[in-house]
Amino acid sequence: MRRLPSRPITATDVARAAGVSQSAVSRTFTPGASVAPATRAKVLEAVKLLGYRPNALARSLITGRSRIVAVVMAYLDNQFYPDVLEELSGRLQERDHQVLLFTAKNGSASDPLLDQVMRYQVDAVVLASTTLSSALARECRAAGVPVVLFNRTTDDPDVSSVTGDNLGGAERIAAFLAAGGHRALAFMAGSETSSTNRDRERGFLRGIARAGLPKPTRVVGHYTLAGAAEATRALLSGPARPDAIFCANDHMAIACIDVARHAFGLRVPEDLSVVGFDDVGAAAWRGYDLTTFSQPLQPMVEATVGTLMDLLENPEEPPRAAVIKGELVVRGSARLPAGGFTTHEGRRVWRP
Amino acid sequence: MRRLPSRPITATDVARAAGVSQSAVSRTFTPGASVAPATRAKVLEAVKLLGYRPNALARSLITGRSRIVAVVMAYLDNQFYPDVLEELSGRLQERDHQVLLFTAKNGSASDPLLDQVMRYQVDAVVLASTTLSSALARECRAAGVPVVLFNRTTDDPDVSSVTGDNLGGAERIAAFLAAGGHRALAFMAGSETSSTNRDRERGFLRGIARAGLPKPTRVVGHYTLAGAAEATRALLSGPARPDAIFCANDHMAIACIDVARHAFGLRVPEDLSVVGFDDVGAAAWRGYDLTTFSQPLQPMVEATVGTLMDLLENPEEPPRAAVIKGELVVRGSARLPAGGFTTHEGRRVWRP
DNA sequence: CCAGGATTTGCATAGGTATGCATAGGGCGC
DNA sequence: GCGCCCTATGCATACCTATGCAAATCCTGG
Repeated sequence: MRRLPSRPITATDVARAAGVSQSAVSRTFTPGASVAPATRAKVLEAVKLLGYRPNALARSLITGRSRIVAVVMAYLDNQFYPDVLEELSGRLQERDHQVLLFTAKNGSASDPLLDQVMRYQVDAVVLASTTLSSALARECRAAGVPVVLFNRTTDDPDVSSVTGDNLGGAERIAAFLAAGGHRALAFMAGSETSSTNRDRERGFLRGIARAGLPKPTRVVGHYTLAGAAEATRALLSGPARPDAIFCANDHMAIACIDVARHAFGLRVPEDLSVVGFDDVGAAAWRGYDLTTFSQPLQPMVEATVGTLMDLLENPEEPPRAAVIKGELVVRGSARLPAGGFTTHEGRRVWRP
Repeated sequence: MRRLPSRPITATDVARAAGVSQSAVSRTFTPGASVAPATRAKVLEAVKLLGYRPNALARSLITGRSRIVAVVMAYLDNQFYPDVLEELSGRLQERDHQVLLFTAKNGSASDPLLDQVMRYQVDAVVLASTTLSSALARECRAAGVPVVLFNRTTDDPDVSSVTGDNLGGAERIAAFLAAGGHRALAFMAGSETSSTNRDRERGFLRGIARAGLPKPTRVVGHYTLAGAAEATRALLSGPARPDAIFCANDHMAIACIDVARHAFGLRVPEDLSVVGFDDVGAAAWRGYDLTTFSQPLQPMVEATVGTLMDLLENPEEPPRAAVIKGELVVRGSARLPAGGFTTHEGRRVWRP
């Protein structure tokens, strides 16, 4: 019963079976095209009979739209990204677009990758990798392909981006830690070349200055678990042990807590407060119960898809730099200030 | 300086610039084609000058190969899957193939999804979703598209699959718990329709029978955090509290530990042992330190890609059902037997 | 019953590349 | 120096669908 797929069924086959022209078949699958209901019915019957499916590639060749969006990602072990991916893919599928996924090895050159992206005639590109050189963005734009940077910005004011409130969030974290009575703060940087890290550090420093606290100790965790663990060890072995660490993302904060607890026997938050950024799923796990500034997934993805669709309609659209507000979600990994708590969407949050 | 993308550069443009025919350009990009080095050089120069990139879609139209592999996934919040995705995508990119990602909402019908998959003329499909109906697999095969089931099997002996050692692993877990002196075992099922769950349950029961222990209590966690939390509450509130729970995957085991510790004040493993399956990254986090049976990612993905490539070369290839062996990775979430420990790739493992 | 407008239909072509075939060119041996 | 063979090249066509245009059909109102 293993019937060989003799030859793929084409629109011409369907046309012959339905006794109409190939054009009629095409129009049946083109929304808004002019087809008589009777013809349409005949066509659909033949389609069902033969198991025909339009060839999206051939269609793209003519229309110049592939309905494919390239998504470039790295760090998929940081839960934030798969969550973004799932949401993004879902939203795009809803709008009849597909996701062509490119995973960038962390240190790898982006050139061959860009080549592949361009060859597939993607309609747009979402760059959701903090590390990739912004050359990629520039080249895409040069080729006339709309680009949206996700969770990342670049100096080029001509490229659209969607980010969380890195500056404001980090500043609020500083205020929160100051209000909680911490005096010796530390900052664990992620990847030093990333814009998220730059903004979060800048915001944190600004908040610290405002609170009149001394400059924080600084270590680098490279946005990886291993890097964060090592950075934590360095920090806690040093002469001036901090009483609070702000890690540039949740992923690192988790490693930080693990090391503090199990390698140094510290209690969190009694001996050491740890705060993260992103509010990934694991931050709510009771084993970590992480206080963190949220990057609201759905609004961020909606802004991305919205920008994308607008750019597809009109490539001349001026670029947007959307900054999606978040909240400081208070859990149990940092000592609490006396007041300032509110409830937001069922979670306890803090505002200065 | 915003140069409008006047018109995409085609091979004909390059040919004109290089003073050769369009065929020569095409052959320059076709490995093994007959082109004189001098011609090739002229072409490449023009290519660079104009910024030409071959149109992969047009190429696919002729060759009948798109070099696109559809990957259908769900449950991206279970860390196992993004890890698989990253590895799979990397391996396929190495072999010049691209990943078209389809995320299946957990309960959704697979038909419109299948339609999209087929329209894009993908060369092959990887089904990595425990929930999706096997109708999808059947239909793909009917259309002559190679399918590999990942972490899942089906009754149809004609479709290839790659899984971990669900039966053997679960059986070993039972033996491990028995050797550790547990007497009242419980099993937390995942999605009851999935083959992984079926096999893990079957293996667990077999191991229990072999050890001469009574049948385990059974709850269902649906492979979700919320489901697992509720199942754990039901289990621990019940009359006969178990002294060990085998959760059908790590994702659920984590929720289980959280509830046991924080809602019931139990100590893990002193009051309750918890064992998972998969050995995801989070299992090694010190906050959970989960004992679990590993599904080795790289071998599984390699087997998948290997099968895929072979099927692409020869669609008549007989189907394979690869079962990748794993190890019982011993950490701190379950009471330990007296002996049976070994070291395997730097991790402590247990063999009966 | 007819004219005229609106709607539907088919024809032909385009979109960018790969490839079979025939031809042109080059090198080598005798 | 000639012939032969092998390599390199160009021409023409095919892949499958969408769409402008002209022709055909239908419907409506007078």
